[in-house]
Amino acid sequence: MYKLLKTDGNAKRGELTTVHGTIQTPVFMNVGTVAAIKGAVSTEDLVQIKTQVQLSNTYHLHVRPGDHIIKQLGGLHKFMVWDKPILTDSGGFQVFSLAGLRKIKEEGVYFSSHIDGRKIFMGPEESMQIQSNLASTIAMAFDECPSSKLDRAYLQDSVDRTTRWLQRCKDEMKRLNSLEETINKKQMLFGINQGAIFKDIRIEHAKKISEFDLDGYAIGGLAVGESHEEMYHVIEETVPYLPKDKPTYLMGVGTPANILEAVERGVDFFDCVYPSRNGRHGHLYTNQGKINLFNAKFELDSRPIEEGCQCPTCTRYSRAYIRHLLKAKEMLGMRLCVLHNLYFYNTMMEEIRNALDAGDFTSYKKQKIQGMTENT
RNA sequence: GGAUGGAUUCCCGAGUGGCCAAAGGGGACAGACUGUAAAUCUGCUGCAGAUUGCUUCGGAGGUUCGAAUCCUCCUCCAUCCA
Repeated sequence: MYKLLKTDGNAKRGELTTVHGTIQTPVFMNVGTVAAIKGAVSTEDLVQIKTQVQLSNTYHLHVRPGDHIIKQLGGLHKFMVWDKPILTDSGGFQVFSLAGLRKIKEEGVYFSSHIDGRKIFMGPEESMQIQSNLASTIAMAFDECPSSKLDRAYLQDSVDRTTRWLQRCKDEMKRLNSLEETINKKQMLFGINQGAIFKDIRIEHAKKISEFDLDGYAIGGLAVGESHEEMYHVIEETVPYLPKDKPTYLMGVGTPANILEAVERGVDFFDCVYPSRNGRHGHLYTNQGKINLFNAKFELDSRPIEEGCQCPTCTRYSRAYIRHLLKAKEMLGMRLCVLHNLYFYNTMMEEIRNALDAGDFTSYKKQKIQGMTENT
């Protein structure tokens, strides 16, 4: 159940109540694709760094350890010891990222496993069954995330197919949620808008999926090669055609600035691998921009990553020490960096919510973006 | 004291007359990454007034049109014999 608490222009401040608790939005979902946030981050850590929702992946957990195993162990929440909301992505992004290892048909997608090459078929029904076995809080509809380089004709076909798949997802989820053996009978379903940067395809698709009466609506297929301006434009054009009384989720995005721009345009859910992956690679987010701790200039820097930051990393460790850990390839280095970056993102979302509550989002956004671009 | 094998660019290490500023690896330095095939990948690593010039392969001489590569002596290292 989504409740719109306040608006500021197009920006929305809301909350989504689920069987696993209430999510305050706008929110950033911390990405743990294989039921783990890479970089040795525990669920206890996640609580400490203000994580509200975790994201896991249908395709990856189906391949390993197998959704039936997770179901037998009581579902994803019990498996990974996390009682707050979990959103599972449907496998649709793997249609994009594993482009060399799959074939798309009307019935679904044939993958060659990236682990051992075995054939895997995933259609809308399979994706829903897997997500039901995982018993996530929110399931994503199975879509095709198309490359931004594809032509209009292909995009139209692809989007039409994604709409047909959405109907099948909805029907299958309804069936699964009514089964006695289903762990989470109140699993939510979010649909996904596609259309690359073709405005009319996006809008037509947004209108169509809005008729499905889903729990939320995502904008997918962005940040896959198009410019920031094109992305912001698509969001601006599409959001007005999605239900205002439902949460809007911009999939896979993005940089802190991307998020601020998208919140302003009415988005309330985000996820991105940036804070975790960049953390592992030594790129740290600060209010003065991004720094690369591998750089020699931090060799003797005894300051924390960010002065005043209350994260578990900055309250103890210096840039010089973390740089040493990273260069020595010690796991602790990556862990400390990922913790800081996720804390930075989660804290920024908290600030965004506070600013929306206080009615001064516009000035908050302006000052935040300005600070981050000053030194870079 | 004798015998043999070695000494190569920051490190390890290939190269035994020209295609060698010198393979490959490591390290160093820098960059990329947006619903995670990512603890990954890419670039760069003698100097400069930089599509050319200069200096480099333990040291000093020599042979040759041309030497990291061949010869002589020297220094140091390793192993073995006294």
